[in-house]
Amino acid sequence: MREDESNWFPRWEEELPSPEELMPLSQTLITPDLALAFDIRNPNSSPQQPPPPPPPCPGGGGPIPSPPPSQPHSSEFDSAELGSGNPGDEPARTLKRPRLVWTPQLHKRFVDAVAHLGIKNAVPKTIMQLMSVDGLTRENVASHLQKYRLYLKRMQGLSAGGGGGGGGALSAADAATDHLFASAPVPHHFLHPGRPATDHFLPFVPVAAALQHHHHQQMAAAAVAAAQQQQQQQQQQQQQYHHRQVGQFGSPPGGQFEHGFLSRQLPAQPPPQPVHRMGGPVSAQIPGYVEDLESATGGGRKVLTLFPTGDD
DNA sequence: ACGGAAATAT
DNA sequence: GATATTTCCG
Repeated sequence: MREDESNWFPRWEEELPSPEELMPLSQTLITPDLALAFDIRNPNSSPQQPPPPPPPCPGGGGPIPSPPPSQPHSSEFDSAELGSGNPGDEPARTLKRPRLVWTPQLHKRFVDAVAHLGIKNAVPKTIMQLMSVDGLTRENVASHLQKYRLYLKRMQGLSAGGGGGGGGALSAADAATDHLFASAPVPHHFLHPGRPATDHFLPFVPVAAALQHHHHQQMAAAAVAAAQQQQQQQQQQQQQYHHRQVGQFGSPPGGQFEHGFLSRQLPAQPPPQPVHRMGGPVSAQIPGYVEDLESATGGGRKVLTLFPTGDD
């Protein structure tokens, strides 16, 4: 009963994507431009704000982020502005997409996806589809996957070649070396090859996502998740990076916005979400309500020592 | 066209 | 220097 790999596949759909479990999983990393281009905004907000005048350029020096590789638009040449005077809101192909910030939660999702897919099926495309993260591209996943693999390999060599130790040599090493990867619990089966570990799939732990924000005019990263049952927080310790974040809802509805962080998804009534390009089997994108907890780390920001991994 | 690894850019 | 993006090769 260990080599029944062909058994899990037909059933994987039944096991994993529980509508309820998947719900909290939906992440929305829509780029502001994309959302703007599609004229979609926060469904959560009441429709009291019609299409607001798109703000020109934020502070001269703010490279507008980016459009997805898809360009369903019509004209490539944009010589004329839009009605309300929009200098460059039309996503040109020359725009590069901002750096994607892999927040611990996002990475967690990545790891979960990989864990569920299995190492052998953990390919960028599949992972990307399973993650169902808007704005995430195959390139992003591929790149991250590459790093992730190296991380796993590194650990493997460490625990195996380490020799003497025999257990307990990876907690310290990983945490000190790879910050982000350490945040997400690495499935054990990942470390040992030859073990499909088809057994129980870890239920996507709905950990509320947190937002990182800089104290400057940067963009806010979006990470949303809902905590339905119990959330085990064991990875929040370092969430303050000094990097640029990907834009999220940069455009305030009408000009009224709080700080620049967070996002709220619609709790019910999934209106339009046409922002999709591929129809995967796992494309069950159900928007879940969000819980914006910005400083989840707040509590005891310092979670030294290791946490009992007896969760799964 | 997809996947992986290296190189490059920020 | 680290991390993510981009490019090249299989």
